[in-house]
Amino acid sequence: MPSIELLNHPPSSALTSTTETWDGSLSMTFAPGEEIYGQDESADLIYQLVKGSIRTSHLLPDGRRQVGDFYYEGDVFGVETGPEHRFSAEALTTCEVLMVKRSGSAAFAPGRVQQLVWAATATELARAQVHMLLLGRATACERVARFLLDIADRFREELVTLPMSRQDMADYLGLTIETVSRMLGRLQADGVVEFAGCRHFRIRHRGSLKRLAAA
Amino acid sequence: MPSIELLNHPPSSALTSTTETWDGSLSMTFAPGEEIYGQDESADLIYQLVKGSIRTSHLLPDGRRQVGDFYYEGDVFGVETGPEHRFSAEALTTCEVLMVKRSGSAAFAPGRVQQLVWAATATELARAQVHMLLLGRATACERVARFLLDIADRFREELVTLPMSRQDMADYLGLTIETVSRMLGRLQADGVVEFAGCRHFRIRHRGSLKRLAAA
DNA sequence: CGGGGCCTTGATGCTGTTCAAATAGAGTGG
DNA sequence: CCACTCTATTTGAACAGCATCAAGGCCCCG
Repeated sequence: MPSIELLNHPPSSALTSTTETWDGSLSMTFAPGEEIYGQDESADLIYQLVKGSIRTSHLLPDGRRQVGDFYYEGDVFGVETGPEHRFSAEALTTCEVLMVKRSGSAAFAPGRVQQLVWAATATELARAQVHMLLLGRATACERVARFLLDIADRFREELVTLPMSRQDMADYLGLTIETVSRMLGRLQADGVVEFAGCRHFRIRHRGSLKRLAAA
Repeated sequence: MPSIELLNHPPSSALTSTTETWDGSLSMTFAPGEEIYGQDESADLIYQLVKGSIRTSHLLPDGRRQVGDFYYEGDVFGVETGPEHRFSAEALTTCEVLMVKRSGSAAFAPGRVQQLVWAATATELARAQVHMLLLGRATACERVARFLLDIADRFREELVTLPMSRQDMADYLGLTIETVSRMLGRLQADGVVEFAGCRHFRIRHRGSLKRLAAA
């Protein structure tokens, strides 16, 4: 059950760069695989991830799925351009999430929430544009290389943990799981990265990886 | 040479839904092919198309190009998430463009320009998300079908004029010109659309086209 | 009427998909 | 802690869709 709390959020991510405290927010915990909000549900809340990882995804009528993005500790998600969510959000790991109502104050009153929504929307747009370039004009190898670079840059740790499945990666990159797996295998065979189990890897030659990521 | 004028803009598009007059804006005319702003230039202006069509595009170091979007009469373009343009903008036809400074007033002062930038950013995000779905999970046939539907819905005329080249379409759809051409040919052969020269077409079976666009 | 760019069409090849099977890994209960 | 099971991942082989390469045709404009 959610309980109403006043919480300070953790150091915000470079992407969202929010500096406000979320007064009057609701905190909730989600189990892996659990849905945080659904596609086509009304989008009246915005969310911040205190702990854990989530993905947003859009399901087409025939079952094809596009993963919109992955969000990690500190990230803001759930901002939408219309009254309903175009993407759904699901927890990848156990997640702690702050939620705050977006409506209730007139659009563009100079309030904290509005500033937050604005910043998050701009961030979303930037991410969507980069993602568009990836999906439109990159080879399978480039997509996978850039994915590994992005996530490594996000966590800045020697040994990076992938919170998502191969299927999630594939649906994010616009590829199949087999192709993703093959590219990862090739990168490892070439000594560019090294996997310790399918969910943990380290970069061995960042230069090579960057070159393969091209762009 | 540009001259400073006070202009009322034409009825705004459904997408941007701006209702303000652009007081203090600059009006400029561009010839087909001319660049309106360049990739990596500083993004201090926002633009509205009074007349004509433009495309935005991003060039990768190796020459691959991704067209971000096409904009038509009434559309707002040029909003960016960072200080520099990620995409460049080029005139497809002879264009008349209004330009207004975005900086100079504090972010989120409740002014007209800020509201405009906000609305335009939200619109951009929505378009980018739809574009992402197209590039990530659609077949060549679906991409082309949706493109024709979109442009036909935008102009709402029996006979639609395509202001862009096949190369522009291909770079927008993440395909090659040959594939675009073949798909158009197939759609015409199937009686779904009918072309009158390569830049003009009409839809003959909207239902079929929608079914092919799938999504 | 002629030139040149854009577009279409055809033949071939490659990248990534599909289908299928083997293996690894995570979770569970003994 | 180990054995078992179930799912996720990897790997292999054949295939398909789209790209590439190469002509040929159309159309626009002088």
